[in-house]
Amino acid sequence: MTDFEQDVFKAVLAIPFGDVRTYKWVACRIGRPKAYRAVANVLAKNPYPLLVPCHRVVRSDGDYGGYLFGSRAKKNLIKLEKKIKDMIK
DNA sequence: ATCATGACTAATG
DNA sequence: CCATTAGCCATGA
Repeated sequence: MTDFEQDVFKAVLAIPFGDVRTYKWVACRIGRPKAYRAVANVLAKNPYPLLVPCHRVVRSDGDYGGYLFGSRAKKNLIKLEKKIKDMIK
């Protein structure tokens, strides 16, 4: 695994439950504001599917972006997490 | 070193 | 939602 991937996962893992961040946000987080595309690339190949909350990473334009199981599932997961979050609160 | 490939971004229809 | 245009970057061939 490359250093870049490590940084990406580290950033994604840091996203709190029920919260969402953009690819751009992750890119900035790892100190490469312009590598948002490469970030998406990493998640696309995601060596650890399901170990990383990649569903919490969405597009900057408000769209949900892609997902291993389809953007629909991604949307549902995000909604579900928010729901659970409110349920506890 | 060059080229193609994306779960991207921003702007425009 | 779709499509295009241009810019962007790590990765693998």
